Amino acid sequence: MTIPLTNEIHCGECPIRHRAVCAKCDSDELERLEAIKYYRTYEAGQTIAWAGDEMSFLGSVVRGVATLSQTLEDGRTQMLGLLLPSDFIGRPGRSASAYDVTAVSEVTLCCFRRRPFEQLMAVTPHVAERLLDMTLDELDAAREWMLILGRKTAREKIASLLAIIARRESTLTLGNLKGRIEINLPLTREAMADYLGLTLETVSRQISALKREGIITLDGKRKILVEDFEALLAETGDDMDGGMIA
Amino acid sequence: MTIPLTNEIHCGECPIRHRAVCAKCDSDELERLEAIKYYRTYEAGQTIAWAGDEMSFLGSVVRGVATLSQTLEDGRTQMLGLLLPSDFIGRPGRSASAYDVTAVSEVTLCCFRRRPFEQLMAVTPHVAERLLDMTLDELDAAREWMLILGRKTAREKIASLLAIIARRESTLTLGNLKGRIEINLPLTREAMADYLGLTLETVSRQISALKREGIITLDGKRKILVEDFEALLAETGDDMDGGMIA
DNA sequence: CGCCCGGTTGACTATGGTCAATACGTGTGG
DNA sequence: CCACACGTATTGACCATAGTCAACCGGGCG
Repeated sequence: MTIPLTNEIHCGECPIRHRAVCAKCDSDELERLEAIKYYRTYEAGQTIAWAGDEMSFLGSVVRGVATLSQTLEDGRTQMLGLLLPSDFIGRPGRSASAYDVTAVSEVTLCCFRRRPFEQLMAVTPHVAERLLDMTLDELDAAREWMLILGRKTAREKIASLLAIIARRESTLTLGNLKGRIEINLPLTREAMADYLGLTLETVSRQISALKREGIITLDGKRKILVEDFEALLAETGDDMDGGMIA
Repeated sequence: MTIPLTNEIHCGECPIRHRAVCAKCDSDELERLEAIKYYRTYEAGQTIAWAGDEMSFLGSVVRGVATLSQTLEDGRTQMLGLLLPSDFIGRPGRSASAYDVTAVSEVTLCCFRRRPFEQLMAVTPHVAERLLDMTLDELDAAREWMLILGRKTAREKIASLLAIIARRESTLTLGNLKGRIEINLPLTREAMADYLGLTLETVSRQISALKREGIITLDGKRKILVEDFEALLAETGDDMDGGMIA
């Protein structure tokens, strides 16, 4: 199943040091986190937790991509969130996972056992503060998705997804968001469909349509070139200037 | 516009004392909150904040119902949340409202000016802790809505909305959730449609269908009698037993 | 080589949206 | 008191968007 690793990464050199739940920690606090952390790796496709499962740990994604999703009895599934490096998994104070958590690519987590982490949170306000900020960001993101799911057309949904992924990649890589953009999308058509509340056929058709119209170009199946990012944004249905989130 | 009130409510007698952001405060912390709070009342239909507006305050709903919503340029709007008494408005650390906030009924807010509140939060972990819990609950609720918006049929959406409102009413009034239930729904057909990502016509048709099939009965326009709550739940598409949230 | 997985495309269908007419309740003013 | 307007809700006819079902493509791998 999972492949435990030794703690070969020291927090000081951790790639998500400045973005994860530990971002605001001083060296003292970091030491205490370091003492209770351990790493865990999942293969692509592996389930990290099922909805309703007890989860003995909380943690941060260090590397790779995972998804949060929920499935109706008859198999309809809805993705609820993309977990990228630095995103947090689990809810302090609640041991049952509310959702299915699945590794999309190979994923490495920095895990904290629940009890020690909760105790640590109680005495290190910097962790709780950072977690509040991150949770508020996720809430904004979830609400942005509500608008997409409830009110956007298939084409707008696709354009919005691409724009969101591009934006998240650019904050990770510091690329800029004008003109020509390259998007590495780590999702199958089916995963995109589950994100957008569409079928995979509709996703495929809409991507083909954007391609036909010259708004995007495919490079292989999983890399998308956007000729003009502004043109893509114009397809999202969003207010151009005003308050885009996440 | 707004009708400022004197601070006639003392926190000790506040109806939301044990559920709002101040729930975990000890008497010392409560005193400090008391020192910076003021009340504000909005009439039904009045806008509390527009998306993008600077908001000089944060606060709690004390009385009444408000909505969070977002609107695309062409007028399509999506409700993002219902704000009931004890719910929190605004985001610490960000002065611009991300959403439109509208009073549905007459609403009284317990407001805190932004700066003093943020300073207070930095030194009273109980406020931040409670806010984190509330935010995590809202995040779960938002994700439940994502599933409804993305994957449910019109009929399932209506049934889910009724079930959610019934559940929220029952936690406020301690009614029980079996058999015959009475739901006071404070929303117009259009507001329901904006919640569910439907048109008001579809909402009307689905409600008529549920009525025709004897699952619900209307008493006036705004009161719904559910003959058998289990039968309503069977129409939501949800897993019967497992993990319903919110 | 042939299978499997993921993706694309086509033909047809169904669900929900659009537009429009009608109904109903309430408050206003003649 | 009635007439009227208004906002809200219901219903119908028609239509469009996205879903369903199915065929086919292409690359990677046993």
